[in-house]
Amino acid sequence: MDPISIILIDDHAVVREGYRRLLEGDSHLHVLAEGDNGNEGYRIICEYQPDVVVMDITLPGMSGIEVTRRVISRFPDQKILIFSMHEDMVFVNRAFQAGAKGYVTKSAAPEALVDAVRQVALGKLYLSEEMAQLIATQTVSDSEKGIDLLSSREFEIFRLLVQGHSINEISQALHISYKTVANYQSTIRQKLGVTSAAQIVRIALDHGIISSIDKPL
Amino acid sequence: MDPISIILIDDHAVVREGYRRLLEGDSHLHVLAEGDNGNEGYRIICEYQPDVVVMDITLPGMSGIEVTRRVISRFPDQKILIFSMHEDMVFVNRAFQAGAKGYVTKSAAPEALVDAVRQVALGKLYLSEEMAQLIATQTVSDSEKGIDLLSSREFEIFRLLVQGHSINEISQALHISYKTVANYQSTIRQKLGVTSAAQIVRIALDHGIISSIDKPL
DNA sequence: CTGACACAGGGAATTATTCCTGTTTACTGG
DNA sequence: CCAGTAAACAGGAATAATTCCCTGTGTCAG
Repeated sequence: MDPISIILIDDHAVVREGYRRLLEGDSHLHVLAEGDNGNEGYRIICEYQPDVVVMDITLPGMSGIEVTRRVISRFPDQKILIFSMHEDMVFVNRAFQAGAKGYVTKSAAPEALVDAVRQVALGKLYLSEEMAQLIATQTVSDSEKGIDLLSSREFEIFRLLVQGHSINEISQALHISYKTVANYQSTIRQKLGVTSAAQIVRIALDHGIISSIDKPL
Repeated sequence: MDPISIILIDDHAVVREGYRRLLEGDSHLHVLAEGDNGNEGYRIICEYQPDVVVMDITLPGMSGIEVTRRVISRFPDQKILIFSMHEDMVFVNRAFQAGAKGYVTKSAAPEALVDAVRQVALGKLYLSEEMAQLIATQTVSDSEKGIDLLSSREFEIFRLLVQGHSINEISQALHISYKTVANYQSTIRQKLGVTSAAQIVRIALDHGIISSIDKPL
């Protein structure tokens, strides 16, 4: 049996190295290449077209979900496994909508990642245990209005905004006009029904889109 | 030479497994035990008293910094290496204040972690390259002491702002002119050294000024 | 008494945001 | 196949927000 070829996309080199070792502990899995940002990720995925892509969501430049969307539109059969720390339904939904074939959280058991890669390589869908349970309990997503109204591009810009990035930074990172980002911000605010920037951040917080971290003062 | 004993504390099992493999690629390093939350971490550190602890900041329960503080107060010589994704001076400062002996970001080169563990085991301090550069450029200040610069009136308005109130609402609530509030906002941003409204909220979060309505997990 | 500083706000220049318009591309139902 | 719809992108113009600079007031320490 041929080994399964894999590309790893994660912005943290140490983490990537860890995954590589974990995955290559299984001799059927072989990591072809790695990328540390969205744009490079897109490039190398198209270049290598591996059996499976293992990709984080939070990346410099394009988000993992955006990369997924673009790759799938070019290579609909490319298997992409999203491997994220976000245990929020919003992200799971977006990942699958973008065309991902699997979603594993970083808090899953180590074997789950290996297992997920194999399942996905076989053409199956994979959803980690925790996420499957979430779906069962959350049902029709408690997020109701707001966030679900955002298109994927709007959501991506939303995330960058609440992380504290300026419109200029975002326009440069995404290679689009300042005006476009400004207009997106405008419609995002409308869709979320907020007036101030602070309120947007609150919404992001409530959905775990930004980490509130610890605050021992 | 005896191997260096290590305890790993990180809430993501897969990530932990990756680190373990990465560290144990060096035969002098041996991972004694792992923990996935602050309280358990504290317990096993006290129980094993390893040569080095490698710990994330973001943990369920006690934060890695809080664990560090407690462990150091009981075992002042315990070597703790903070391994975080946060490239923010605030966290570096807090880590060292709590008694950590090293700080490595997850975006550092994989070898840096191994190197850091060795350095720390030898009783040295370790600060990753990126963080050292940050110190050189942005010094300490920033949000840490930024809030102390605010006068009491400024702080009051700051709180209302980060709670999502508009300038108009605030001016009405405080019976002062819109212009005055706008001017206050301006000086607050200057004193905190931020450009976007979202960044102000982050600072408020870091200081526990607003609570992040615990995200469901 | 005087300098320092928190507090309050006006005016003008500058930016940001909104609303509107338009192009392009991609997908959908008849 | 083709109209209809939706998303991404971006420019212009009007409007709102923000900044910078300045003028006061009151208070308190030296």
